[in-house]
Amino acid sequence: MSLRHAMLGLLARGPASGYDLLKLFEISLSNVWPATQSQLYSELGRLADTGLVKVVAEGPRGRKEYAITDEGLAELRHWITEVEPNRSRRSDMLLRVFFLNTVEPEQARQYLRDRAAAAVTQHEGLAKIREFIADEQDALSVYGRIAMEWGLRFSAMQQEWAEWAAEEIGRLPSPPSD
Amino acid sequence: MSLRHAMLGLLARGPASGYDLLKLFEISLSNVWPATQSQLYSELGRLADTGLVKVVAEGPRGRKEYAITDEGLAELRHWITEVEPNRSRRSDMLLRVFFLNTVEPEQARQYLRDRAAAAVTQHEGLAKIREFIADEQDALSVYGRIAMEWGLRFSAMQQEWAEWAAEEIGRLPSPPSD
DNA sequence: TTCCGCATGTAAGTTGTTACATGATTGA
DNA sequence: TCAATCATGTAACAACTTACATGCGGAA
Repeated sequence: MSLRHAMLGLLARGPASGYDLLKLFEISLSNVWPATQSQLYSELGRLADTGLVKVVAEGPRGRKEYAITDEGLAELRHWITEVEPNRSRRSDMLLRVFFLNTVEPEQARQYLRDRAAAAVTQHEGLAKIREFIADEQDALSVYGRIAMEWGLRFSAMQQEWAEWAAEEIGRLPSPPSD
Repeated sequence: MSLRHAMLGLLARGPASGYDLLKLFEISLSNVWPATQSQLYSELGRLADTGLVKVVAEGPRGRKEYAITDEGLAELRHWITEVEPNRSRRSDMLLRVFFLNTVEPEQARQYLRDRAAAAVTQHEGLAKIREFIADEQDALSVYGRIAMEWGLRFSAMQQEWAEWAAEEIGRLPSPPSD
């Protein structure tokens, strides 16, 4: 049910079309809650049916501009403050770790080294975006910066962990067993 | 497609029934890749159809014991070493952060304080499990300990971040605006 | 003998992905 | 005029969730 709230959150900033929302998802929410075009259009229909958003303007090429309603804003606030976030997250990266005993220790180390490298790349990417945005004042709200900080800390943590883990494996070179 | 690999990974340790797998998921994989009973049974059927596992014994109450095949093991190893892990993870916790500007700053701070508290609880839970397991020797493989360490570091990071962020908000008490 | 745990399976519904399909407008 | 972008929608499929349905076997 988070897709609908992501859409309400974007519409809380101002009216937008399905196409606008797609672009907004791509540039600002792609790392947190990716959404496809077909998902957005069908969900927009449902949101309009339940009165959480409504069409406020029609433009060229069949463009329909939607705005959040009072009910929509109330629902968004309810979701933010009263609905407990999901703690469970699936991670196929971590799932592989559980099964590293089925491959050669050297492959296991390589896997972890690759994770460390991926974390570095991710961290660099975020740092670059932050720099870029620092120029334009206020381009990112306080909350945008807080989310960005999460990403930076997460990728730093992952890098350190993966490097530590790769070392850890080297300490007992047993054949793939179990 | 990770569910099938999670199942192959568990079967790589030894034969098991659908029921056994369900228990294994609950106790060891629930935080990394949750699965429901109906998912497991239908996926077992598909795995058997494609020859990645096979029935090796039948027991009381219609029990069917499955074992991984050579093809299954090859597929598992291929997935571990050659398939790039998904970088995108959905986080409704972080999604809410993006929209905290729609609620009162005090509610936003409360949200972040709650995240910090949840992280502490999670960290304590993991630390307890680690202690408990340390008693029984070898109950957790090297790789199990590495995964556990990820959880500990992740929850520690999240706690620190949430506390930092809650402070950050206090520094500019603006009304809820866009 | 009765209850709990073992054990399997199906159905319906939701969410998410990929692909198909179509067409209008605008700027070069 | 022609290509890129704007713009919407549908269909088919895959993954996941929740609920329903049934019945055996073993231990107290």
